[in-house]
Amino acid sequence: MSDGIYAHKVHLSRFNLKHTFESAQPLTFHGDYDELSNSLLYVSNGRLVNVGFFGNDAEGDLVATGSDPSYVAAEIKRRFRTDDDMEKIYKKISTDDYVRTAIKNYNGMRLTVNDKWETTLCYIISQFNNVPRIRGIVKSIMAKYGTPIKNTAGKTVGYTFPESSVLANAAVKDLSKCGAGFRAKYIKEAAEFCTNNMDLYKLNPAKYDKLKEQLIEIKGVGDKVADCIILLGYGNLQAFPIDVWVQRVLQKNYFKGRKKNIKELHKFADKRWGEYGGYAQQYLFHNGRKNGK
DNA sequence: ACCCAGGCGGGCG
DNA sequence: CGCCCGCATGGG
Repeated sequence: MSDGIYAHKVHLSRFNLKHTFESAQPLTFHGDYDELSNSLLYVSNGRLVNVGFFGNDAEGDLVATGSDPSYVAAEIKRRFRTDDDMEKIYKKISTDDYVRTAIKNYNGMRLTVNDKWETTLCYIISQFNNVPRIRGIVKSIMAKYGTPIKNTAGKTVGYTFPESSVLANAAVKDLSKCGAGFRAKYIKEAAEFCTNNMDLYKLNPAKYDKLKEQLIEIKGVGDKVADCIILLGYGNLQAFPIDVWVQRVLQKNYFKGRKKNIKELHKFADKRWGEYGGYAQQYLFHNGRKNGK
């Protein structure tokens, strides 16, 4: 359904679009995946992008079409981290049977790199929430505050993600009506802060500790959400977001079911998976959420 | 009906 | 510091 006229193709191994889409990353919350055609439609930087994967379970051609030829190739490369050496990463994080099983179950699941403000908002909304509802809220906010993207027939096929300055001027009551509930005031405050006090696009992605410290200054952003932003917005693989699923997986499989606080778990993960913690976390999280209880 | 969700801020000890 | 509680809402 894309009106794109330019196609870009890249051959990849260890890539699975379905697992990537379903693993609660920002694209999960606003992209539209079609199982039959194994393709994903989403909006990036105000442009419509259509990505299809043609091949077997984890090897084939990633084909992207979009309305802007100069944009598509770079978009795919950045978004799906196509330059990541997955063999090397899998080797690094395969410290035990749990990780190896998770990799086998979700072979080819990639981390994505997303717009920094978009990522911030998505994970502020994610707190004390579930994936279907997060998606509903994000889509509702985009439809209300984003700019419609129309095809050549004039039909709206998607919405841009609203800038922080737009949401800074939104009414808390209206944000709440999008389903945000108690998070509505966090959204507005974060939007104001990121418009007036902190430029997310000027923070240094490489300085993990400093970056996290800065992100936590945003109201509604704590330890976990900051790690999500660092991992999926800044692309720093050192981040290891610990949510209820990851906590459960770690306690059950690495601490004989004993309760561990977030700090202890961070120390454990950092020592075990270090610079590739973000990838380890994504496999622990997704495997836990899909197969755990 | 009941429980829970990719947590966080605030208050208290 | 650490611990504990409330929080809007709707899917399963």
